[in-house]
Amino acid sequence: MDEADPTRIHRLEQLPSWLLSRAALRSHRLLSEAFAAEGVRGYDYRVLATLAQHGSLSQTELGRIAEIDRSDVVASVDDLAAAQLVRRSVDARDRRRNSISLTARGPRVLARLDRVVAGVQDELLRSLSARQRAQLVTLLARVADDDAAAPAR
Amino acid sequence: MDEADPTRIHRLEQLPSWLLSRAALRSHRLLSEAFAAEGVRGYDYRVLATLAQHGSLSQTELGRIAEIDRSDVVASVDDLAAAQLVRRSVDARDRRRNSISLTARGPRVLARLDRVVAGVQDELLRSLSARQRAQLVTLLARVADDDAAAPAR
DNA sequence: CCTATTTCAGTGTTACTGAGATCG
DNA sequence: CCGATCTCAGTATCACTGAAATAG
Repeated sequence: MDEADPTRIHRLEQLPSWLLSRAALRSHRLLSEAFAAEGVRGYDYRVLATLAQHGSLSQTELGRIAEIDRSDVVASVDDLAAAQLVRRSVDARDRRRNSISLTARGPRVLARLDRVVAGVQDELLRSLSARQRAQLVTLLARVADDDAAAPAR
Repeated sequence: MDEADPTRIHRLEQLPSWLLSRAALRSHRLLSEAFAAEGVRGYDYRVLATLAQHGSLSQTELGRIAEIDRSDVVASVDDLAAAQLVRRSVDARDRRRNSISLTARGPRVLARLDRVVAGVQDELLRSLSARQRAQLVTLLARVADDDAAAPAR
């Protein structure tokens, strides 16, 4: 199979970091196309999901929980506020802070995006069985969370 | 575990596309730090590996095989030529084309980068057993290659 | 005075697009 | 004149940095 396919780079073919990057690229493409069709971007979904789970948050809290940089939170909240999916108001108890909360439209759009996201997972993993999908999730979670878990030797 | 950790976003926690993106981000960080210490970037390794396997190539062929955009091939070959790892010469049989080939230093640096890359894989997958690593590679290859394989239904 | 929060401007990487120049 | 190749300039996303402005 190696000799038969000169378009494969042998050194990369089975390299975990390479496969991870290509799989993530495909995932990112599917997801951002699907999000673009709904008029949102990746950060926006994460912000809406975080607010749905936690209620009103300051932008700093939003960034910490959703793992989005403070600068990118500003831009996403700008977009979502312009689309009237979130509200940005000054926190009365600490006027340095903005209090970000969902509007009535927020949860409705989030529910629609949840379905879009679920559809992308199906497309992404269509060649894997349910058992394989579960396996992949378990293994990826270990790899992704290793940062936080053990700080190396 | 869900209620105990309010920093997790329930909607994303087990989402394959999310785990994929976080695992790939960690992988990318480890790899580009290691490459930076060697004075190269991700594209450079792919270009060197492709030339080592295929011998002299035009930039168009290089881009097709290494899955790098024509524009980014230009920049990478610029860098590698400046570092004297590759040679860029006009193809005598078709003077529209550049013929890119490894210099004597090329393979030596590539061998060093191979060891760097192997070290990154170990660090990336350190919490997985050999069997789990093999499983992950198999599953990721299916997901990554699904594009090329079947063009959807 | 110092710190926290938000905001703005900008960097660097990856992936990509459009257009021009050269050559066949 | 068309098409292939290479090059340049620029766009977009994501992740991130530094610094200013405001508030406690």
